[in-house]
Amino acid sequence: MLDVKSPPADLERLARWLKVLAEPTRLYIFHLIMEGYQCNCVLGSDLGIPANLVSYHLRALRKAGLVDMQRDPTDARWVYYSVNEEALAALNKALGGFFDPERIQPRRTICGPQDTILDVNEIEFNSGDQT
Amino acid sequence: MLDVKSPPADLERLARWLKVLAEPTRLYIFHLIMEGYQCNCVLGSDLGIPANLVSYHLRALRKAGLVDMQRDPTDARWVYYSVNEEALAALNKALGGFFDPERIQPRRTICGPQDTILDVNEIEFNSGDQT
DNA sequence: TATATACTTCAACTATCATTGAAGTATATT
DNA sequence: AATATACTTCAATGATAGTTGAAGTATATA
Repeated sequence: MLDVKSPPADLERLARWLKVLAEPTRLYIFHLIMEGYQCNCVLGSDLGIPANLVSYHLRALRKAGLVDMQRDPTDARWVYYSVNEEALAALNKALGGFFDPERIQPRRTICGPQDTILDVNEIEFNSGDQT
Repeated sequence: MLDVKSPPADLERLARWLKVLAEPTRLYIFHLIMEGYQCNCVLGSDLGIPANLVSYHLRALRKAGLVDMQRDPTDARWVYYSVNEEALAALNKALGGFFDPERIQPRRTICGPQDTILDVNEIEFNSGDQT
């Protein structure tokens, strides 16, 4: 028996991760880091945005624990960013758990007209006009 | 050979999905729908928020294609929401593809001091102070 | 026909957050 | 010591989007 009323403890953490990654520019930055483009300057020039904005987004990713930073050992002015693999694994686990199709339950009969004993499979679906 | 410069076509779509789901209240609503709580009233009472706000979030989820709506066949006042399983499958595929750890590449040597021939495995990592 | 229910839409407010330009920090080079 | 480079921090702006309360729509019941 599932306890649905209590919000999952992971839900808030997942929402935080999603929020950080939901920003298109930031998602693209994360993508570039995964692909091996990891210094501030290249990220900025590749995206066509000022360096300080890249810093801003990188900081958000770092605060979320998704990326790490390292300074160049020979020239400490250069900073390289990399994906935190543990965080990525945790993220994947959280995503896979939350969006697991197996979790989908048939509608609970706690709302709707009382005399409606429904057969879920017989209800016609319509996606709505989406206006 | 990977073409990294071109932003993936899926990236924008993924960002849209993430943005819709990144809102904690909305994520919780989506969770409740997966668990079988699918009418507006229950969602609202369970979350302790007004019905119109639930409508607002449900509309966002519907516009993103993540949920469908259906009216009660015997009493058309009641509306039930359900997860669009095709969209969920597509979402899972997109997430799995994008956050695949296998995609992580070592740093490209197009930035940094020119004389730095680096061995990626020897660079010390530090997560930053995260302030 | 009048009232109640379930839900949606609307307009206004508010808060959050991405963006911008300038100033600041740290390191390296001349 | 002075300048340049790589990057970060700061303050201010602007846009997006969640929240609220009231009005509106559609269906059902008395």
